[in-house]
Amino acid sequence: MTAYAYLVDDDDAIRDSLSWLLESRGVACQGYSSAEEFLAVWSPALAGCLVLDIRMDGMSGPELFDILRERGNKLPVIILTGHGDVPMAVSALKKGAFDFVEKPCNDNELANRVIEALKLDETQRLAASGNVSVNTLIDSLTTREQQVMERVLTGKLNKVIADELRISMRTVEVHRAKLFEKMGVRTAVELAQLLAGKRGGPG
Amino acid sequence: MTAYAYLVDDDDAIRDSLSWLLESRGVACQGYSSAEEFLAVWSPALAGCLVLDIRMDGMSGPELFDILRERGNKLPVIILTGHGDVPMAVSALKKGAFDFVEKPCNDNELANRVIEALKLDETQRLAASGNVSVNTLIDSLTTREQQVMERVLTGKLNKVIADELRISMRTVEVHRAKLFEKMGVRTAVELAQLLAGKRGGPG
DNA sequence: GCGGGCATTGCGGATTTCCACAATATGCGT
DNA sequence: ACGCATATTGTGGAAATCCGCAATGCCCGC
Repeated sequence: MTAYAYLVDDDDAIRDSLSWLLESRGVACQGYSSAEEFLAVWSPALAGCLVLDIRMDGMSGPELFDILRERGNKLPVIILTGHGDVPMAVSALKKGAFDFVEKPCNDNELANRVIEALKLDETQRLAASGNVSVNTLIDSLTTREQQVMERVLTGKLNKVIADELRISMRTVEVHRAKLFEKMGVRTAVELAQLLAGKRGGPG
Repeated sequence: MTAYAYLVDDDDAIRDSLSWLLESRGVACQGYSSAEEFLAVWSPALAGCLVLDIRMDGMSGPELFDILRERGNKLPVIILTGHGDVPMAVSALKKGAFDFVEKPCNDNELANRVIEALKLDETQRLAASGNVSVNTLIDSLTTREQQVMERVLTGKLNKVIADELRISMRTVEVHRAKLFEKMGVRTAVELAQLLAGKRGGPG
């Protein structure tokens, strides 16, 4: 699937200017003038990144962000925010947005962030699909994380894992969250599917 | 892996008598005189069924049952119970035990239950390991169950699935529980692994 | 010594999952 | 008409998951 920078902003001038800037850096763009318009074409399989303005008529940027997040969006999201909306942008950051940029902004800085977001997306997609990269990902886990992962893959409850490894449940949660992050997954199902070709397992 | 009827009862006479009975019906048996003894050799990969007395010194039958259940035990469990312990046995039934039998009991009746439990275990193991049988399992699902399963496999939250299918979250839960039962799995991870050879998915 | 990574843990709160119990409606086969 | 399967929904409560915030300790490299 072709990777695009998806530009969602109801200000035509800004969107066009951004599009021009990014395409001059070799980045393919697609523009949408409203959150609703983008949501209608969004799918979990999209590749690239999302550049999302906070203030829009109709559905706002944060609202779109939340909806996409609930639906399992994996595109890195860069928030465009005015000076007064930084708290809102920080909130999105805390919810997993890739970054935020205040308007008006330095052109090169924004383009660089977009390119970096595209790279991140590519890396995550590669990790999700390539067995060789999966081995690399597994090797990047600490011993503890690997032990937790093995048990997550057998469907055990956190408290059972905690009991077996003689650690607290909170620690299991910490390792679990970290290993999901390193493996580029959000759920145990995804992890199981990622490792489906690894029948021997990491153990 | 060889399937056994695992007999856990601290009464030697009963255990031996049971063992004799079942082996005369062609069922391989292994006996344990305490819950602790059996727990020490238990593994999720055991095949067969468990015949478990309620009242034992040290760890009780229900205690063992709960521990095994938490650890993902799949063996069907038949509870042996005295006349006064029926409520305890019923409680285990509600937690997923296969059946309970009151002592003293009709020999053929107990043997029949054990044989049936062994068959169930075999069926479940076959379902969990054979791609042909997996197709059969998928075909046994209702349309709604299949729709829910597709979305469970993408890691979506129940409330997101409910939104997409325009039904209540409770209904998603109902379908989810039913499809897990039909597919012979207990968790979404197990389901994902079961379907790992079905890259096209049920959709 | 300092910083970073790793491992561990607790607390509190929010969200999600799970399910017993209960109920209604529809369609189909006997 | 009756029974069964399927689909749907609500209530309430328990358990599990998730994570921010905070903290400590150990090891290793600079």
